[in-house]
Amino acid sequence: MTDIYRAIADPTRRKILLLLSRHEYTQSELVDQFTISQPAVKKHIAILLEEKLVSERREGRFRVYRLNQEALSDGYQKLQVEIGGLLEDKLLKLKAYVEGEHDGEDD
Amino acid sequence: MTDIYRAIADPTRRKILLLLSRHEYTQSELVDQFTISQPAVKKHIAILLEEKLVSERREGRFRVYRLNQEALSDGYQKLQVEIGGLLEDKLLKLKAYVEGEHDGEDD
DNA sequence: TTTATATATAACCAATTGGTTATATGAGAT
DNA sequence: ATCTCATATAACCAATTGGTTATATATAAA
Repeated sequence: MTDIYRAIADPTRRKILLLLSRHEYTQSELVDQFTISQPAVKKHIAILLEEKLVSERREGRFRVYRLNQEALSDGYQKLQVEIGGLLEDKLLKLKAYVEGEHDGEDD
Repeated sequence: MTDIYRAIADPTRRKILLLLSRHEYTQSELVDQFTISQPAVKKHIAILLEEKLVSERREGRFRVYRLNQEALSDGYQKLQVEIGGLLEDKLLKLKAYVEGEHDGEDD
C-alpha cells in the first residue's frame, strides 16, 4: 500500500492534499471547496485514506482529516528516486545526494 | 497535455521510462522486457506518446522509442512544485530553492 | 423529541485502464 | 513473389475511476 502515484493521479485529490497541508478540515469544509458532490469528494478522501496519505479523526458528528506528512514524505522520496532518477540533470543529482545524506531525519 | 501524473501512474509505464532512460529501444525490444502482450505494451507506449514523454522514430519496419528528457524534466519540475510543496521538510525547501535558482538551464 | 446538519451508503452511469486474442498490414530478406 | 518478423488494429473483457442522485444514519441543537 501507499501507492503515491495512484493518490496524486487526480487533480481533486491533489487539491485536497494541498488544503490539508495548511491545516485540518472537516469533510463538509472540504466539500465546500469543490463543485462536485459530497459523495464524490468522499470517494477521493477514501482513496487518500487507503493510501495512508490522510488520516481521519472523529469529532462528534464531524470527521476531521489531516495530512499524514510522514507517509507523504516517504512516498514522495520513493517517487523522487524512481522518477528523478530518470533525469540526467546535474541539479537533480545534487538533490538526490542531499536527500541521501540526510535520510531518516525527522525535523 | 503532458499529464505527468497520468503517465507515471502505472508501473509498466514507469519501467518503460526507466528502460528508455538508458538508451533507445524498438517496440519489440521493449515487449521482450515484459510478460504482457505486444498490444498491451503498445497501449502503454501510446499513453507515453500522448503525454509527450516519449518520442517515436520510424526505422524501416521498426519503431524506435526514445525518452523525451525535456518533457519529463518539465513535468517532473511541475510535480515537485505541486507535491514537494506540500511537505514542510527543510531539505525539500532547499531543493526547491536550488531548482529555482537554476531554472531554465539546459546543461 | 423533533429538527437540522454531517456523514455514509446504495444504485447507477460513462469513460478510462489494463489486459486478452485474433488478425491485418508493412517492409526487409530469401 | 513469398516468407518472416515488426507493428497495428479490432473486438472484447473486467476492474477502476469519477461522477451523479437519492436516501439512510448519526449526532448535536432546539
